[in-house]
Amino acid sequence: MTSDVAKRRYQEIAELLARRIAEEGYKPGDKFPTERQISLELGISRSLVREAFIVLEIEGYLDVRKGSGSYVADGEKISLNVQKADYGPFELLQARQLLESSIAGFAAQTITKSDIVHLRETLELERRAIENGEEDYAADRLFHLQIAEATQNSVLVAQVEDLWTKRENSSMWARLHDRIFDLSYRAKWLDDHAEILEALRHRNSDKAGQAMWQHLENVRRTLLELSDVGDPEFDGYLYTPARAAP
Amino acid sequence: MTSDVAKRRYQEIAELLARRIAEEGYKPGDKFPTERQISLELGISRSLVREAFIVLEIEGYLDVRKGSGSYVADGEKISLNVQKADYGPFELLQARQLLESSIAGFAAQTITKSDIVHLRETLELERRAIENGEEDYAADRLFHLQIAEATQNSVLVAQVEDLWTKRENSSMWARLHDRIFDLSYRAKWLDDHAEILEALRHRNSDKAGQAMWQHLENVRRTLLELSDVGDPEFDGYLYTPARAAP
DNA sequence: GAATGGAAACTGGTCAACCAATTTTATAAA
DNA sequence: TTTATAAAATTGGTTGACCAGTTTCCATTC
Repeated sequence: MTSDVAKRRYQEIAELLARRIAEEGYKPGDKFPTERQISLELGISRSLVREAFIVLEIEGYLDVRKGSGSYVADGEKISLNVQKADYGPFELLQARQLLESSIAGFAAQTITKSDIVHLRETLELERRAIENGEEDYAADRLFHLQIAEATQNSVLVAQVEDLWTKRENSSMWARLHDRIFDLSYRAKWLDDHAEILEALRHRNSDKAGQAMWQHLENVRRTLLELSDVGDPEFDGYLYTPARAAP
Repeated sequence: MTSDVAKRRYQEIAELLARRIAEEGYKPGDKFPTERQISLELGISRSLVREAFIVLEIEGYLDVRKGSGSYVADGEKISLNVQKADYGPFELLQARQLLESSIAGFAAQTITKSDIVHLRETLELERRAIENGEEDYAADRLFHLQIAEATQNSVLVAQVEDLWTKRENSSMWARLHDRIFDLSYRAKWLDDHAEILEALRHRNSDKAGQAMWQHLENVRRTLLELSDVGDPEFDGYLYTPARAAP
């Protein structure tokens, strides 16, 4: 009884078009191809394209005007919680550093024994995946999500999920993905995760936050080497989360 | 040149049907009338009804199954990228404390003179709004967003925007809203904002992070008094962000 | 040459008919 | 009676044709 999601056709088309908006340099106000043009291009009926346009309109990408055409929506009135812009991996990692290190520090205060058992299991999953040379990073994702879940704050969980979704939609990340998962960095990251878990187990907020920060810093530096892109703004900014319980 | 929103037909129908779901006692799993039934009942074409169903499906109300029919959706498996869950104000404030205090600390390192000018203008807007007794909190929102923008990281801006959107969708927040904006707490929050800005101006990461944390802590405690709801999990957890530039 | 009017060529909006998957029903076999 | 099977009815899925606003452009007029 798994959720066999037979994705509806209009959704596939909507995602295709959303990706096109994000990746082909459309700016707010730009005219988007007409329903007829796209239906011809994709070899499907116009109704189907129309349904996809409705999705894009609801999500705030498009502004549909009868008799005139469809236009890429103003950035301002984009439905804020659904925007799927294509963020660069460094912006994403920076955001994850700030958010997830705070979360790790907080989670150290709220984590339960059961949470720790689950995290240990996830770490084992990761170890086996690396051993078997699997490219799957589901366990990696799960580890980070479980830490957020340990805070028992669903908003924080949603925020972390959102960052992973953005990562998966990032075209630049997709380009780096293969090279990263071909290499042996994953073993290093497994060590990082183990260190984070150890800090959480000891309920050491400071250390947990610092370990998470350092982990994402390691990922960032690896990415930096692979992409040969400088990041002067962020280099040399060292973070030392410190917490004091009263 | 106001935005004369000629509401699209499918939207009207979707709202009509959403109201029907809400008011006619439909429960999760209940079968909803078929597209044909509704098109006959309303005297419109089935395509139009179908488009409205798509809206309801996206918004998480309906579960459409080919060959079978449409059913009122389970509350749980809401489409993830469109989830409009109703978060409680304390979860939201907790998330904002963790995220925004980190952001404030980071922004202190990246902020420009121009950013500070803009923040000062926003503070002035706030002051005038309070003076005139306006209930509008747009300036409040803008202040927090501008700090996120000062990091020059669009992911962080999106995260903060997302939290405000969730707040606006929060029904419990809506219930508290009037009571909060009737009272004189806003002057206190203006002082908090001024203190944050001062720390940013001096590029003091530690102080900026702490000031932001304290500000949201003040809001949280005010909310706590107004709603008479205990929050034992989070009470007594004191945060002291500390950063050290190398 | 500039302003005006209107036809023609777009655009999205709506519709009814047909297609395909699912569910239900009827029937026959065990 | 129970079960298996297939046909029929019902559902959403898809299509092409036509309707109704907008824009474009050209002939007309001043």
